[in-house]
Amino acid sequence: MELSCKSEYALLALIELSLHYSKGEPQRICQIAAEQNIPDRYLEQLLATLRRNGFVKSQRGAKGGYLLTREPWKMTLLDIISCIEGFDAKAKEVKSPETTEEAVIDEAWQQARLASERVLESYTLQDLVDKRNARQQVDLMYYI
Amino acid sequence: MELSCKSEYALLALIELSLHYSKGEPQRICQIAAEQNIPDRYLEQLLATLRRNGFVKSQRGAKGGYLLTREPWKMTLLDIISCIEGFDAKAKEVKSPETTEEAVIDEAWQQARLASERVLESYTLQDLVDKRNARQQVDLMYYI
DNA sequence: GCAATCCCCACCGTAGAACCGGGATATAAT
DNA sequence: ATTATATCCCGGTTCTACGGTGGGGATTGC
Repeated sequence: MELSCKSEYALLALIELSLHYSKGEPQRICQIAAEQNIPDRYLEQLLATLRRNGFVKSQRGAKGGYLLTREPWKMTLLDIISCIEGFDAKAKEVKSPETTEEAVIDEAWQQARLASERVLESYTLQDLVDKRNARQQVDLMYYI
Repeated sequence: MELSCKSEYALLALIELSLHYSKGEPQRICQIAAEQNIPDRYLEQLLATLRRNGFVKSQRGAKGGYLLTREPWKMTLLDIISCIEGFDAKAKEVKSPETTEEAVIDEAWQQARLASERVLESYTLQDLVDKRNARQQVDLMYYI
């Protein structure tokens, strides 16, 4: 269970947008990509997904870029990862009639999944930004 | 976060072996496969992995088959899934020097992973078998 | 010996991850 | 109006893992 690049890139990009959220100025793809070491053409696709799911909005043309659609403390990691990993569309139309054994396994698995989702739900983008700032402060102190 | 076929097949096979554990008679691949609706040639590979990791032992030749190496309550779902998914070999030699943002994201992700692992650790094969038996008893009551 | 059974190696098709490229479109500044 | 700057959209590429199949070899019970 490793975090995919997709999700990590998306989170990094959203952290970057959070850092400039108060200013209200859109951030360009290439800015975000350069700042967070993400391949820019790939990031473009991820931002498109985030836009279609209402996490960010874009402004086209010169002086354009991306903005968060709401405050960083109103987005949880679960929201973001589910969006980027495409768990929303998992309506699972193919509800197979399970055997007893399958049902029992599935039940245990769902519990494990719920446990991790509760953790991811407890973190907002703002939490990550705060932790980041705190940690950078510490790094700075050691540097001096 | 869906449970892979691999892991589900492995768990089903181990449940099947657990059901006959007390008898001490080896179960053939094709028996297990037929009983749990698993493609037998694929199951063969999974059992090979489980054998190499010490979950089952095999007896070759006529009247041969597979047996659990220890009691069903001494195997947790985490053990089994980690084995089949290959998380043991994840020594992660490539420890990249993370940025602050990556470190913060990783920390949250590890917490989520740990939460789900604690759940999977709390279930043994025996627990699944007990639940299965209880549920089948209920199904039988409704049938009558 | 022979049938049953596991063992091993190799292969295949598909899907998704992680990218890259080109051109169309919208916008701001001149 | 033109141009430079952006996003938008469609497509292609490479690599890996998953899920599954096939053939032949080794071992064992009868």
